[in-house]
Amino acid sequence: MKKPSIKDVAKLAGVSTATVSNVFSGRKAVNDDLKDRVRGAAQQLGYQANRAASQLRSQRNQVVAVLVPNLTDTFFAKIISNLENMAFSHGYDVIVASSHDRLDVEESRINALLRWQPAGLIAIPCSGSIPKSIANLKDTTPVVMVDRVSVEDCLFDTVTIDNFKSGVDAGVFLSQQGHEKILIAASNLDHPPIKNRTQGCFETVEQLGGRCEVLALGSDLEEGANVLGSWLDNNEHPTAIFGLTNVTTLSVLTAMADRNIRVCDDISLVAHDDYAWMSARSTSLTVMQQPVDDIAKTAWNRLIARIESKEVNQEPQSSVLEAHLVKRKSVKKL
Amino acid sequence: MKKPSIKDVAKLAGVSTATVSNVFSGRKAVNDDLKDRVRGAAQQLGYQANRAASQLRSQRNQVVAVLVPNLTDTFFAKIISNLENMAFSHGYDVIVASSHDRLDVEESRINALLRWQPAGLIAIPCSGSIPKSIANLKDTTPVVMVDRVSVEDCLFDTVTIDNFKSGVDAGVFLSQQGHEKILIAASNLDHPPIKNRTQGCFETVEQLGGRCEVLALGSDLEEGANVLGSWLDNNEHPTAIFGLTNVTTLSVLTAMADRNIRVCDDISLVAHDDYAWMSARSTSLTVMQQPVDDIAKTAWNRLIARIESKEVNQEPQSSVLEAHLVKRKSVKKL
DNA sequence: TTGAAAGCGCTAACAA
DNA sequence: TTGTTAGCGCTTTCAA
Repeated sequence: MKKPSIKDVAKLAGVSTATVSNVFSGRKAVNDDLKDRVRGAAQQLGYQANRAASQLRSQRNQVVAVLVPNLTDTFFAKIISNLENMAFSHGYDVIVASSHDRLDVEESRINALLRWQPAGLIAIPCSGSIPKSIANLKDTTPVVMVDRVSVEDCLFDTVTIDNFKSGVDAGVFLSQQGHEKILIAASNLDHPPIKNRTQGCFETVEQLGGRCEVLALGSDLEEGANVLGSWLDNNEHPTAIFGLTNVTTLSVLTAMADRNIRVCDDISLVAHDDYAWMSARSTSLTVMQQPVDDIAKTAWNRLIARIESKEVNQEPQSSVLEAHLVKRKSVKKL
Repeated sequence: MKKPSIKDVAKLAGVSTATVSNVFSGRKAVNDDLKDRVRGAAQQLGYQANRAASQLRSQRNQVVAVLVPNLTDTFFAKIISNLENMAFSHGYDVIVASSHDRLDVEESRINALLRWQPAGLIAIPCSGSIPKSIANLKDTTPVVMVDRVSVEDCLFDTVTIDNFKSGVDAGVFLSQQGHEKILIAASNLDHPPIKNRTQGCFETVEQLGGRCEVLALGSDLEEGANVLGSWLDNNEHPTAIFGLTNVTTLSVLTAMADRNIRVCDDISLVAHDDYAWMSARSTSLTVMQQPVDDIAKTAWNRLIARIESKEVNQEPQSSVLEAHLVKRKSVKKL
């Protein structure tokens, strides 16, 4: 059964296709009785305007593309969910693609996204650098880069948090609680946010007279748990660990549980980012909480401003938000 | 700067637009040197085929629409992530929409999806019933319904797990471990999977001589924790709780932590679905694990079979998979 | 306020 | 193997 076209509706309603178009787009006034006739005919036929045709003809395309490293990380999922909401309420659709944290996939997924000729692109790249096919978009399509970006050398608008300060805040807090031997459980130091959190914490702790060690656990939970585990088996234990991502924190907890090391009592723990499960524990986790909703909102506002202003040559803007310390029960006062 | 069209590429490469089209679609053979010239020209101009135009002309549409109740639940996110992978490797793009668990949003999001004239739709509805705009698709667009569906009265292909059996298995296991007073922490009994899990567990436990109680905690973590909390404060404690979803399990853990009730030692716990955080605990959770990847794979295979066979009038098929008990440390042998 | 007709960028049928 | 040309369904002039 073929889908009805605008012609079918026009014929049934006894009007021209232009009128049908105007009824649905609202771009030109139409008499009320004609409107009713058109709506009735459309209803009867189950007519839905074909987006491809309308986009092709009007050269307007109410679509925004979103690229994330990964759909299953709740942090990214929340960003997407927020973007989807805002987009929808502005009349835009969202097309999502995930790079699965692989540079080659990223490149091809971006190209697939761009074939939609989206009005704009919001991208969280998997590495700190701008993918080539995004760089090409300069002067063509509005782009907002989020999270895993170095603010300094970015050609596009960026939305990030002050990750260095995040590290500093965690470092200051742990030092104040008397911790002088701290382990930073990082995922991948190539990611700018991770690098900056690490530096912020490291420099702060050393400045305040403590010692800080850094361990890169990668992005696989099991693997990270093993790496940390054998480190714990062969080194004097720190009094506190700073877990820089959801996965590293899970690796830390796994390695600790395997060795019957208790959170807080034996080793204190601060996590970066806040997930529901972190509070639903007898020893709830103290965290550096990112303002996820604000990040998404800021990114959307930047993008829509670019799209609507058409001022393609404005200087790129970088918006920097802040994470906040949420004190719970996983840090012991020494 | 306007995007280059197929004409620009054709002109630069000194060939016809048809040849350019054939180079990229691969639907007709093209000489190697011409191919190279075309590819070079495309590269130089940054050409990307316009989806809207090609879809409009060819009436083929390599897009699959996916509807989920919610993007931030890892269960749904994993399904989407899997679907995206498979779709991409088959040359399809995926457009995703979330109903945010609201029927009105669901209806309007579906309509937005359908305006793309997708080749097929994979939908996890937010209630157990089929949304009207999906029902209309019968005989028009291939549809696969997943998870929150009653298999019996569904007009479309379905992919679900045997949720009744899930409940039975959990009930048998808890009974075998000596538990005779069990609380089922459900989210919303209107959702067919929840209803079936509940029934399976309830009937089993009662049959085996135990007692079973059911509490609906809704889908909000805090609220659920409060409901359960005041129930715990006013009732004799069960020896075990069966948490039917991620969120209810988090509610259970929250309410227990607030009251210093220990998992396993004081009350045993079985969760439905398996999330990374459930293992990364000193008392790791025993769970009924859903075969998420298989669910996604099955749904994709069903859909692609429908799309490619065009046998629109085949009987709807229901694929029923099974959850499996993964024993960890949260259930005490009485 | 309405209709007729052109054309968006692409692909398919046909001709060369 | 390549080119020419018509037309997908819609929106946008322009004329009535």
